[in-house]
Amino acid sequence: MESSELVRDALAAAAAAAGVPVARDDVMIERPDDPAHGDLSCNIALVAAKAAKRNPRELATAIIERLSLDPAFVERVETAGPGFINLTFAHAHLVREVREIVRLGSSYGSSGAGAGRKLQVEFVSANPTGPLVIVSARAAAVGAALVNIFRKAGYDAEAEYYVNDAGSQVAKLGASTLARFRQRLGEEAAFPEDGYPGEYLIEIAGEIAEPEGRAWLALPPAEAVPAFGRFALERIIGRIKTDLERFGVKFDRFFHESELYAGGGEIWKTLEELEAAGTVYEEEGARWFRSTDLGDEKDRVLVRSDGSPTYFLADAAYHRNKRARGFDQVVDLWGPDHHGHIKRLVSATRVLGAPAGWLEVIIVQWVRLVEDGAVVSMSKRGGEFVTLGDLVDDVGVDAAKFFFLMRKTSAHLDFNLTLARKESDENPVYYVQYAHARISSVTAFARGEGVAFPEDTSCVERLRETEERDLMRRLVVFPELVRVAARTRDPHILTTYAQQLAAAFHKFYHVCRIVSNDRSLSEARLLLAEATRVVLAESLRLLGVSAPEKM
RNA sequence: GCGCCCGUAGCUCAGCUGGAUAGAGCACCAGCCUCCGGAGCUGGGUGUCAGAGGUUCAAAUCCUCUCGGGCGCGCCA
Repeated sequence: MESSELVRDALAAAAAAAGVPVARDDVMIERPDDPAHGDLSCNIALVAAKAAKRNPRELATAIIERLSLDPAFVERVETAGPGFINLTFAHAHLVREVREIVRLGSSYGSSGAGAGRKLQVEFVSANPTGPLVIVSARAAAVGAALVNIFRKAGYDAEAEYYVNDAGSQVAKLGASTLARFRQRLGEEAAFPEDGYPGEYLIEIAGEIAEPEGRAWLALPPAEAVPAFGRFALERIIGRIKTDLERFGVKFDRFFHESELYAGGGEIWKTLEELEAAGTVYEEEGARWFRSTDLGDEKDRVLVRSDGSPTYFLADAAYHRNKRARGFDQVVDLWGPDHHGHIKRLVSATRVLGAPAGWLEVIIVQWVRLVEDGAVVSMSKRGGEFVTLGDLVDDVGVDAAKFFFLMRKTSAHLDFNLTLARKESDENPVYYVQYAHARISSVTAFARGEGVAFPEDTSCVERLRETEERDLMRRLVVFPELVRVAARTRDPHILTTYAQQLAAAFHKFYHVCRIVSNDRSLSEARLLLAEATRVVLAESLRLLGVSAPEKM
């Protein structure tokens, strides 16, 4: 069991023995940053004080008197401040953990917290009508990190991209591409009012073989437009996949909206189920979903008066399909412009039989690119955008991902391009990677000096300097942090952690010379460095960032 | 107008379920390599936590209102 859980149980038991009633869920175990507050800190006495109508410091003392903990685990327990109970790990405990990290390697921090629950993370899912823009790039970084974190926390997690390859935007895309193709042939072709004006469609129109394109033009418009649309769609999806691959983001599946129309037509099956539940009515020739019954602001159209299904019905069918595939839970990452769609879709999944909480929607907030202190305009005239590909060309994959993950997913992000480009200590991603490279380098140096990882790791016992202890207490937080990141569905705490861990290592390195004449001390420090390398590498891996051995 | 998110140091942001003296990085200044990677380390100081009330032993955190910013409110996706 995790150390904080052990302590929580012991404290709850001691409180009970002292006749202090307190709900276990109210008992909070913190990991104070300040070592003066111990390695673990608990508010149990403060929480219990109210109900017991007693002074919290007195209660804390009473609880401590009845507290039973292995002295090889916790060596000191004291009351502090208004009534906190602060606990300090025994040196032996930290030593045991460091040896464990070295022994386990990259599996350190893995847990069964998710109990193998089948969980799907759907992200990016940008319309294939143009290249991926920055907010999609952020979603890609967050989604990929979440999948890694979920897997490490014991979930059976899958990454999925929903490709909207049906519906009206494909027609628009087709009309736009058709116009670009005509223009290429030197014809006067008016560009559609609501078309996609980006340069990329000119390029794509240029990729159409001329005889083929002319043959499409000869078709009646009802066939010509979809022909151009399909071509453009395929090319754009290809580019999106290439960009994502370059970004190091892998999907287990690309689910195409068109699949919902194929075969028996899951779309219509979904409509039937909603109707059977009595949540659909007809008005002005359209079919509406009574989402107001479930807290939405207004009812939503499922089928237009011309008989075509809306995006919303397709989305409901898509989520019904996810349920049928047996996911215990699904997490969707959406852009901030889709915020208003959460209620209606959650309502629809509930009507279709999903339990409360089955669908979780996380809004990935906007990103502003900032260069030399000024906001970079994301949308230049003519519909050109800064794309994922542009960003990767500019700052590189590692910096892009790390910066996207430095902030809470739900918070707006100012992406500092000037800082991200720098290959120096000012840039947090280099700072962390440098620590990893330094450890790799020192390990190689040590080997040259005849110092290697010893078979018997009991020498770790000798690490008693302040900087060594600070580093150790940081290392042992990692497993808990992975679970917190999984629970809160937010990778950003790991980004912060990696920076703190790197800082603790640099301090240790500066003060404690690793390779010295003292053989067993050298080995002990080498093992501590290795434990740090393992945890840094694993943190970076979860974030999707590389952990280089040389820079 | 209605709804959601946000407002913490000069800048970008942490602050976990309400807890201890509100913390980092950047920027600025001054130091530290005969020694394992100086892409590093050590010092130096800044806050009406947007404002006003309220709840609480305890509020940046919860509630109400005000101000300021972002987004949404389509038979588009």
